[in-house]
Amino acid sequence: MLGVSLIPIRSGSSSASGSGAERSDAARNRELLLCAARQLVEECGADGVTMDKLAERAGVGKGTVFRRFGSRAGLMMTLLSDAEAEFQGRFMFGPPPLGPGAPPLERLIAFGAERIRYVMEYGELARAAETSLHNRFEAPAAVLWHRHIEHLLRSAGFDADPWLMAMSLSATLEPERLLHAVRVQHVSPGRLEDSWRELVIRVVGAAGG
Amino acid sequence: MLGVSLIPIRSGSSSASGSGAERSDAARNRELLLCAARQLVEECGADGVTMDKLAERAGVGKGTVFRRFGSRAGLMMTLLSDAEAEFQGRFMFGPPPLGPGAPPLERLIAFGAERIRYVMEYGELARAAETSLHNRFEAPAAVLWHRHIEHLLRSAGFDADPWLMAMSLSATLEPERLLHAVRVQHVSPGRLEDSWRELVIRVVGAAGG
DNA sequence: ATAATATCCGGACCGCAGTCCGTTTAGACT
DNA sequence: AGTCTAAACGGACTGCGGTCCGGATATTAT
Repeated sequence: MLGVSLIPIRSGSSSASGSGAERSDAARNRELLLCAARQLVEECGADGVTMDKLAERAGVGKGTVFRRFGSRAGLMMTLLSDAEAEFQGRFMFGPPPLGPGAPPLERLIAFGAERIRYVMEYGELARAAETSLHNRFEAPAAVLWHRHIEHLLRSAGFDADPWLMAMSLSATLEPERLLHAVRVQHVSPGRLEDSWRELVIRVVGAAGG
Repeated sequence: MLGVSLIPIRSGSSSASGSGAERSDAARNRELLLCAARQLVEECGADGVTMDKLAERAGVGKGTVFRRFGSRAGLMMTLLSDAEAEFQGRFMFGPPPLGPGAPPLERLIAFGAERIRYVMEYGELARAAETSLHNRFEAPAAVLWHRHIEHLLRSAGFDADPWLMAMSLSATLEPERLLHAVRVQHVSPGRLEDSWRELVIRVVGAAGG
């Protein structure tokens, strides 16, 4: 059942953090920063956003930016959190074939297809959110995808180390690789989806159940 | 036949570059730099080697370091070139099951196993050689592996987009991921090899030939 | 030997992510 | 209002990869 509450990603605007609420100036600055960040992403692209530019645009000090988001990757995760949460909701609770109800193989195929579309839309942000060795595999979102794929593999009767196989399948769907394939090597997203389907069919198809 | 001459990686000490030979001071500095770099890798680990430290240790200016190697990634590639060339020689011309002579599936399995061992030994360098978006997928070595896997897939009768499937398989073998699995998640290399074998068996096993 | 020149050298310089710490201020309590 | 304190602020600072260009030097032609 995957005892995971939805969206462990990052707080967008909620408070209620144990002891006291957030100070008002902090809240105001966070809004200023998020607003400025979205502007900058639109103007310069995700890769063109620097923490200095962001601080200046928002009219706050650089230290404030890092206290809010911890790192550049953290900022990018925050910017992604809405889209990410929506995606998570769809594959965990949404309608088939992505959500529960469809056979595991169908869900795996749909998961890859949706993920590819997601990367085509938010890939730059997602890639920027994955810098810093630490967050790349341990980020809540990445862990959740991994578990989801592993779960689907098990459900499909895959009995040989589903954990590692989920790792391999995740690797195929990494933003960096997908973006490079599409933007540099001119592979169409449709072709990516076809190859993903072929891959998962073969991986689970040969299984016992 | 893959019309590729061996080792397009980086010159270790050869000259013969079109016009004139290398100036003697340049050659001397390159040796100083390589020697210092190997020392530093041993002392600080690949991740601990900075270009400033290297320049100071070798007793040359920072500019010289960058003229020699182009970038930090280039330096790491150069440090890897011997091991890399040896590996390439083995899977292209060496004895079966890695080299030609064995059935394609056997060669694929052996390739993954060898690659895993390679990463266990040189993983830090390999990872450091893969920074900078550009070199990650376009580096000669990466292209060669990709082509090799694609070739083996075709030979094994895989008929559905071998190019992209080779990309997926390559993704599984990336140093970053493998190192993380082993060092952080305590997966044994043997388990990685088993999962790789399972993966390629299923991928080519379901094929026509 | 000497002059000419293409190459190489060095380190000051830049932009960036991330840290540190003295200063300011919001919010609660009196 | 006044005081007190924990939290937030800001921007100078560090370390890094990478660039630039005036000066030094090996090589070649004479």
